[in-house]
Amino acid sequence: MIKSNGQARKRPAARVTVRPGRPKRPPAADTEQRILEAAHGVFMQRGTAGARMQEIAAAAGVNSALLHYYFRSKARLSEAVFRRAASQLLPAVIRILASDIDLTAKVHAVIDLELTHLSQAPYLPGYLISELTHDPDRARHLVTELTGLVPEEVGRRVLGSLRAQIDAAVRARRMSPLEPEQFVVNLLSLCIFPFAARPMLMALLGADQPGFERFIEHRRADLPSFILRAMRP
Amino acid sequence: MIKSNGQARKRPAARVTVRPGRPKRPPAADTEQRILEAAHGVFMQRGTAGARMQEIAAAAGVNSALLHYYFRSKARLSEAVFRRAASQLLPAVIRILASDIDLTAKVHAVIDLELTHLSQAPYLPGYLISELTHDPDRARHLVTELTGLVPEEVGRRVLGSLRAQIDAAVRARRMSPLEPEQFVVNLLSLCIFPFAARPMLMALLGADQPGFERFIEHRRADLPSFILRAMRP
DNA sequence: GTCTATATTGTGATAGAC
DNA sequence: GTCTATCACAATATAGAC
Repeated sequence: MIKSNGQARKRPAARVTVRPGRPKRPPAADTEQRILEAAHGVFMQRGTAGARMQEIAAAAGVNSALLHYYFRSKARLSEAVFRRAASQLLPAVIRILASDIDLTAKVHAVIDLELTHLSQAPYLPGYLISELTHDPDRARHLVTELTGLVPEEVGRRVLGSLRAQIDAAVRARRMSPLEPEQFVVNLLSLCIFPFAARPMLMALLGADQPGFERFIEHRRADLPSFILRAMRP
Repeated sequence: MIKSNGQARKRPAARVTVRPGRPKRPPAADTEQRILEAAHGVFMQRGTAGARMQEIAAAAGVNSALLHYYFRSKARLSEAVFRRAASQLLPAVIRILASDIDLTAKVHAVIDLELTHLSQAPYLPGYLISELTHDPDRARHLVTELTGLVPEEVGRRVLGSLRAQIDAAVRARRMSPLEPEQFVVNLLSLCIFPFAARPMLMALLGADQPGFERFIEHRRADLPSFILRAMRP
């Protein structure tokens, strides 16, 4: 059986032809963007496998044929959404961790960035974890794309920078020994997990939506001192 | 349009008729169990929406019609798998947290239980987070079923017990103040997140499968003292 | 660029023989 | 209980008019 898949029509190049003689419906120069945003919402909630092109089209206010016109297939559309979503936070966090500000400042900066951003996009962690759980190989490609480095290299740089800081602090007796891998994972766990497990936590703690938001604000205040205490000698 | 859905044939009652006169293929008295285990594996990796009945049937070594014979529909099968998966850890953790052993012992017990169990079932957190993200309402029902209590009540009991212990420790100047909600979430975050985000972490840290396992064993040693330091005054 | 059909699978579910 | 068809429909994808 032939898989009709010669690299066919690619994403249209010039769609800036405005020529003011057609008063049908403003040809919506931003259609692609609208579709992408609608797709973002739907994929985020339902996951790639659970999402329906029809629902995305409806959310974008267009016909589902247009989705294929712009993105060729569901797989490509979901890929576009996934990259956009993944690039929202990861690069910024890596940049902080690899920078040369001091350890305490890194802790504060990461907590602040994560909690602020995730409060506005609470579905993000659940979506990313879901996608990566069901297709783990994507992770390597992803890290490579976002940083322009192979994963091993990313790890070495970030962890190397942190190890130097930790070792110095330990020698100065300002900190107890801790592998940089464990430090990073502790920090990310404490920031991200509450959002990833939000539905479960809300049920477990008996919280509603505003209750959860209060919980996060409380967390923003508590987390830095919690982590810094844990790092003391 | 009529939805042909009168509560039809329910799960067969007596399938213990062994009568030794049929040497075809041992009538496999455990077929239902085999199906459930195959389904567990497939749902775990692909998620409910991404799983295919055909793949489950193949994994169980039977025809896909048998899946419907035993479980009636994909929805029911996935529900059975979901409950089984969810009941693996949550009740035991709640029991520890609500028990009357002292706080330090609770920290040790939860860490040990989680890391030991999740090392054997590393997909579990990703699966549960994925399912609950895509269908958040399930969470409330789930907590109710597992504990026999409404969520609000569960929260009150567990958190009440913890708050008393924390308050006592704070008054004795053996601990810094901390809301019981934050305590529980910190504990669970540090244990569960590494497994939930495993693909991403492996890429980020440049680790392979055995590398990840070593990382977790290292964590088992480090986590208790990390958390206990964070709790000190 | 955008729409209305329509083609083409994929996939859950049922009927009925053994 | 288990299998071999087969149904019915949902969902992606394409053709072609405007």
